[in-house]
Amino acid sequence: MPELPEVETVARDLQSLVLGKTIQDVWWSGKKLRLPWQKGWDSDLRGFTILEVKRRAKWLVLHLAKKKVLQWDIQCRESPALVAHLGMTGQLTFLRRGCSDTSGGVPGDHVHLRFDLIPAQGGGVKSVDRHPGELRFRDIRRFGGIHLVRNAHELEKFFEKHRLGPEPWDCQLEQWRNALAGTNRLIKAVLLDQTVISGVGNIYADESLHAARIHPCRRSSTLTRREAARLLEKADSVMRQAIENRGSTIRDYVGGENLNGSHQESLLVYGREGLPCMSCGAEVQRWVVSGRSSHFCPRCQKAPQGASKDSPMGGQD
DNA sequence: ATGCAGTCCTGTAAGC
DNA sequence: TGCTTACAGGACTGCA
Repeated sequence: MPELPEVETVARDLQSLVLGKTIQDVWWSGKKLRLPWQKGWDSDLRGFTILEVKRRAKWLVLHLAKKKVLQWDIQCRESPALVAHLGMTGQLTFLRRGCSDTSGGVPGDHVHLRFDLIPAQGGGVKSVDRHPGELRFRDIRRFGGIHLVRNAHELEKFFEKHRLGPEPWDCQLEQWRNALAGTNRLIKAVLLDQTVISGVGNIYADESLHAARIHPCRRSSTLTRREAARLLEKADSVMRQAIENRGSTIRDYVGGENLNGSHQESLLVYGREGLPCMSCGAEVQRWVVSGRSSHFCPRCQKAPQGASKDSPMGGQD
């Protein structure tokens, strides 16, 4: 499931693969996506060049521009952008023309968008890879999608609507502590709340809590100042490590080069129910907390009073 | 304010 | 072997 480290890997891969390439044609499967593609966008995009690939939380942003007489209008606030979310099974990859489909299963299965790309003619835009090919969006469960924004203003509005909180490394400690102190929600729910801290999904929430030795069922407001600081610090380091390992491939995730990540081999609790904790050897448990499966070590992460597998909330405090 | 169930979606695995 | 069912969960909606 693509979380921040996976999306960052895709962004970095695409940065070297599609930068400076021009959209020659767009194909859409016609299937409904969570983030709906609209008829007409296909033709609108022809002739635009990809100038930059960025990431914000779990979102990818491809900045586009057209060549003007003398210069690229990258500074122009009228430049459009493609905003992509990978949902749970989304893949955004570049496939060189003539190379075979390695996405598995039936070739081209679950592909919803294809952008035919050709290297830019002449200079003006840095370009690393000179091969023509296609940027392809594949999504088995269709929880993701790609959206077109017409200009910088629309892009700002798009993200304002989602009210994304800071990423772990941009999160100010005092702001984080205040956010936790000000709510009685379960800490697991707060970690998954993209408006409080962005980029964390189920896998890295569990890993961060384990690293910080905090039980997912703890009430946010009961965390000590030291625990709150430790959790933020661990969320930061867990995510950085995952980025170094190009993300976790549990099932469907691949980077922009269509390669698997390797961080799944470094996970300490996620997906390890019944196996020994890598830190202390106690058996890793799995409870459903805030509607999400949550893995933790019962010895390293002490459960709050009254919390149990059948009643994670622990009744009233 | 908060939890929670339901919604979308399909491949996989377990159970019968 | 073939069927049904549960499950995975990011983001969102509606309801209690």
